[in-house]
Amino acid sequence: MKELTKAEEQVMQILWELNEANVREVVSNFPDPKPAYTTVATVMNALEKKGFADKIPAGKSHLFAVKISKEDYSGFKAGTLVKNYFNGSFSRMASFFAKDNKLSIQELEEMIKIAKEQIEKEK
Amino acid sequence: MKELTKAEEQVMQILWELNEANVREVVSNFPDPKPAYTTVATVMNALEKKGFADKIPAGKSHLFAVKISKEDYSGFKAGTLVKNYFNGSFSRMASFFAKDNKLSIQELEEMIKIAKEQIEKEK
DNA sequence: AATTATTTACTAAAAACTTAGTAGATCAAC
DNA sequence: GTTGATCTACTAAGTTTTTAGTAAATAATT
Repeated sequence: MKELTKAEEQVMQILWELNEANVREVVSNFPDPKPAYTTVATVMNALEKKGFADKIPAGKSHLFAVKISKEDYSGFKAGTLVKNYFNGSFSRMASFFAKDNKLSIQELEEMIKIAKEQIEKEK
Repeated sequence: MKELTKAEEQVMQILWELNEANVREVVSNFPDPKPAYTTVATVMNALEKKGFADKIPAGKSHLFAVKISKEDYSGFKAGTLVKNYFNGSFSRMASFFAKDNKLSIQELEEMIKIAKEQIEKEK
C-alpha cells in the first residue's frame, strides 16, 4: 500500500466521511480557508492514480468513490508505527499509552474486555 | 514537536540506537546502498536545527547527541495516529489489532496485565 | 614540510509535493 | 443560439525534501 501525502490525507479524511463525492462536495467540506477547486481536483486525481479512489463519470462531473477504506489504511499506518517505534510489539505500545494516565479507566477496561474475548476466540 | 521527514527519521532511528554519534558512524550504520557522507551530514544538521539532536564539537569532528528521545517521539506519533484514525480512542485501536489474530495470546495477556495494573494505580 | 585523509560549511541540482491558473468542453438558462 | 456557470485536463509556479558535490579547514602520515 502506498503512503498518503499530507494533502492527500486531508482529502481522504473527507472522502472517508462521505464515502463518495465529487470535487465540489469535498471542497465544501474543507474548513476555512478552503483550497481552490482545482487544487482539490489535482489531489483527487492523484488519489485515483494511487488506487485510493475510483473515478466514476456521473453526469457532468465525476464521482470519486473510496477504494481503500479508512480501516485498511489505519491498519497499515498502525502496523508501520508499531514496527518502527514499538519493536513490533503492540503490548509495548499499550504499555506506553497506559503510563502517565493517558488512558481512562473506561478505556483500560474496554481493552481488557477486548483482549479476553480474543483469547477466547483463539482457543 | 516538529514532524520528521522520511530521511530525517531514518537517521534518527540510527541515532536513537547509538544515542550519540558522528556523521561517519551514522553512515556506516546505514544499510546498503549507503547514502553519501555529505547527504547524511546535511540531514543531521537539519536535525539539530529542528531540535532533535545536539551538535557537540569533539576533536576534529562533531558528535550529535539525541535530544528528543525515541519514546517522546513515539508518543507523539502514536497520539496523532489515534487522534486521526481511531477517533481518539486507544481501545478502538486495540480492538482493531485484536481482530484477525494480529496479536498473539502472549501479547493479549500482556495487555490485560498492563491494563489491570494501571487500573489499580489509578484507584 | 608535503601529501593524503577526514570533516565541515556552503551551494545547488533533482525530485516530490502543493497550489492554483488557463483554456476548452459541457450544460443550463434565458 | 448566445450567455453564463460548472467541470476537467493540462500546465506550471512555488515550496519542501532529498541528495550530493566542491572548496576550505583540520588532522594524520610519510
